[in-house]
Amino acid sequence: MRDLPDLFAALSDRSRFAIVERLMREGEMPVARLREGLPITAPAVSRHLAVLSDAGLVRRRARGQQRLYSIRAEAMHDIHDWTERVLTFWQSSLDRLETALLEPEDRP
Amino acid sequence: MRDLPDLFAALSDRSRFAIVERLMREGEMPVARLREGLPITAPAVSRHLAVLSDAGLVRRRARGQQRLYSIRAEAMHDIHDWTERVLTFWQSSLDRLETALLEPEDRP
DNA sequence: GCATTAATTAAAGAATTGCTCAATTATCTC
DNA sequence: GAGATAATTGAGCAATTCTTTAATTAATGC
Repeated sequence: MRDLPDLFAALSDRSRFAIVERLMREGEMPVARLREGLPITAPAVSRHLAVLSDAGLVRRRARGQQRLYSIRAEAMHDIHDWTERVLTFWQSSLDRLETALLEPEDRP
Repeated sequence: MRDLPDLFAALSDRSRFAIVERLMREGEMPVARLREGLPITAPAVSRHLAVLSDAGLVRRRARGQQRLYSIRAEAMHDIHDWTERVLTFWQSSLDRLETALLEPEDRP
């Protein structure tokens, strides 16, 4: 199981989030094509990919001088499973009824 | 729908992640009790709670001089739904990607 | 009123992040 | 081998983040 705060940190940047969404929808692609959708330079993309790779969200393989990146779905499953786990627990908790009955929040 | 990168940023810090997990499992509680589980000062906890609140992950209400924090489950659902959506799409695209791998790649 | 408790805001500093341009490595083409 | 292409790494800088101590606001109890 990957480290969830690290996964969330990787997804907290808009460029990286866009990269992940794109890889999920369009599948494996080289760096240059990923870059097309982003308003940043190639080195910046490269560093974002390194962060995603370190977090375990993407894998990389070589094809000639290109580097093809693709999603590691297991990492996405880790997030999905965590939300499912805590939400299931939360729903089963009586405390939920307690808070649901109470009135709107304040802002002093 | 909340901003997903903002939600992920809120959960990327270990203290905040711990706060969210605790509120999910133990329900609403005041700041002082949340602080017990963390190796940081009260002002630091307060700031973390502000970040979580801004992201839409927690709500706050007053009880005397205490401030009780609880989870906004809708925010957790936003994350859950996103992972579900992209993972479902990703799974449905597997056949297409497999096919694509068998065909020669076109070179721009 | 005065002191205490709970929490937040203010101020300031160290560490991290994200970006750019320049340089480098590796691969492909001629 | 020379030159072009794809990607990464290095260096430097501005902005943001996380933390602490000190000060402040608000509610409680004597």
